[in-house]
Amino acid sequence: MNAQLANWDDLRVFLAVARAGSLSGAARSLGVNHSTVFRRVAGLEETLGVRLFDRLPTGYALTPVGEETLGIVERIEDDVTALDRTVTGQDLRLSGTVRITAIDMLAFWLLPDHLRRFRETHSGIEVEIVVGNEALNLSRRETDIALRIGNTPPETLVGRKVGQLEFAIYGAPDYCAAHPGADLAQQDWIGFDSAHAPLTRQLEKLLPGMRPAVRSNSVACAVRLAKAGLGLALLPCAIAELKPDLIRVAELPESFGLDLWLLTHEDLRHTARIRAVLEFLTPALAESLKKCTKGPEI
Amino acid sequence: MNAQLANWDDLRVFLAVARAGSLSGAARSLGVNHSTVFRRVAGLEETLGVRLFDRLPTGYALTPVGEETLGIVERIEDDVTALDRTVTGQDLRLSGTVRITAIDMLAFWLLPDHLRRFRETHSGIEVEIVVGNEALNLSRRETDIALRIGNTPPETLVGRKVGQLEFAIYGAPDYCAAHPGADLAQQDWIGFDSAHAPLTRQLEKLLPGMRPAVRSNSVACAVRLAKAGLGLALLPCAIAELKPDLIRVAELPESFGLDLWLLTHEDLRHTARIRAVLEFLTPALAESLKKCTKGPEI
DNA sequence: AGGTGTCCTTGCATGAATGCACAGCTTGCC
DNA sequence: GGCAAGCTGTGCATTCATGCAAGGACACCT
Repeated sequence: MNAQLANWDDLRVFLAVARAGSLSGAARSLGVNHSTVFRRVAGLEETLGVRLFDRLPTGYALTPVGEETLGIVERIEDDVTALDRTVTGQDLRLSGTVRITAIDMLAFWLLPDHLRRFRETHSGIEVEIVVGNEALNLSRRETDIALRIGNTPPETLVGRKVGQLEFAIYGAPDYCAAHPGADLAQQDWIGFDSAHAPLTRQLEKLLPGMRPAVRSNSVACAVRLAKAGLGLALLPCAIAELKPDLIRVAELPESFGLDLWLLTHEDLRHTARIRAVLEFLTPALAESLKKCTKGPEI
Repeated sequence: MNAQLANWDDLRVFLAVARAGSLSGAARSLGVNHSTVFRRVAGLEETLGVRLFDRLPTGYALTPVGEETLGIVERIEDDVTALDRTVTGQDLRLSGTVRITAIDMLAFWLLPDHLRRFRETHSGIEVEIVVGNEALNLSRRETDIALRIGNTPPETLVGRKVGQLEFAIYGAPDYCAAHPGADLAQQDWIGFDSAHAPLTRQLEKLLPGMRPAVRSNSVACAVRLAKAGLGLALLPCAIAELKPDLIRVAELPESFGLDLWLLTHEDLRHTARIRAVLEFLTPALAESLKKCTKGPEI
């Protein structure tokens, strides 16, 4: 057996420091004390007999041999992650943790009630909601399930379209009273950033050249901004209709909706607890979205 | 960060058990207590949520998911070994351990005196001699330096031919007195196994169809067998000439010698301590082999 | 110049990992 | 059938890795 490197786990610590650029940052990402990281890195350098990092006042920077090491350790990490997916995919226990990621809007308003009901029948499964407006990486197991809007999923992800989110224009009652008139181009608007490109494009199409008074990467934040009277916003009916302090200002000239997908990684689809969550949420979300559509149908 | 597998080093323990086929065997190869291995494997299976091994009375056998895991972990081990070679190759310290492997004959009689002198000038470097009659793998860092007879080295190994071992036929004085006569075919012979194919082939060529009375994988053992009077043996002059209780029986019809190589891995050639050992031994062995040739030169 | 925040490094106490010793089971040999 | 050897599994004592707390250094801002 290899006598030189007797603890492969030191490489995991090395990787964290390389990525964080500091002991403290690595400690935070690893969930350990910074003094532990200090000793682990020092021990690894002693064992290998080389300096992996230069010590700077602002943190740790990779040396050239550290750069070479990083390249190899990233391959190791890829293998560890693949292993993790492979064996987790065969985990038949209906217990443990399932991590779901969704943008804040969906996480706040679509998931909690469903997950409460899910827990009634699967008390052994803990669900962790990861709220984020950046797409987490399922291949790296940053999350187990993703609730995503918009595009068709990447090839390695599997799942179903659980429904469609219809969008309409909403504003606060006070704002609308103070800004009567049907000319949308004369109104103030709440916009989005590049993380919500479909919404941004739709607004641009609706009102060419319109410049929003305020923008956000968070749809939940946009809802709040609208409620605060900063302007009109293009919001999903399923969420906005739940808000008595938001009123639908106008229909879009043509119907605009985005697909909502429930996704996991190909290797995890057979993991019992992940499968259980997917099988519960798919019909539940579909039912929710069916009820919450724009306006009464004739 | 990967929350599922928080200790990569458990994979190193898994690998040892997979290869040894038992907790006890893995404990021996890892140099830890078997109860430690027991707990590490149990912990890994708990973390991953799968059974990696079937428990048998005779040891541990891989389950199907264990087989899949083994495939991935072997890739990880290859990366760890490559990393080890890469960084060890840049280790500039003249301290630490250098491992040399050689067959027993060479290890016993060629290395000790040279290494004693080496230590006089490099007291910080510890040398470990790994005696074995199987070729250890330098790519996997089972050894740092190999002293090898015979073939030109594989492409990834670098080193020099330090000399040539001349061979001649030797026997014990008592045996020779009791078996006078020049007909070698009538003599008893001590042979070798497939680990010493060049010697076996040479004997076969010398005496076609000859079947040795006894065979061994160890040249050192063959020397002892010859001294014990079990027959004649084809032995290297550099070693046999040192033995007053072996006499040279006859010259070979044509000179027969094998090259002796001092080799290391391409990635390790710049490791300071390995380089120091090579630079000392190369001329020292060459000098030794120059002195020990068959018979006095005219 | 002083205050704040971030960083690294180290000594000491604590808890987790490990080794030790033991027990039990199975297999193979005589 | 008895014995030896190999194996797994567990309780308790020991060792070592880790966290805590403290100190020092540096950069940035006022």
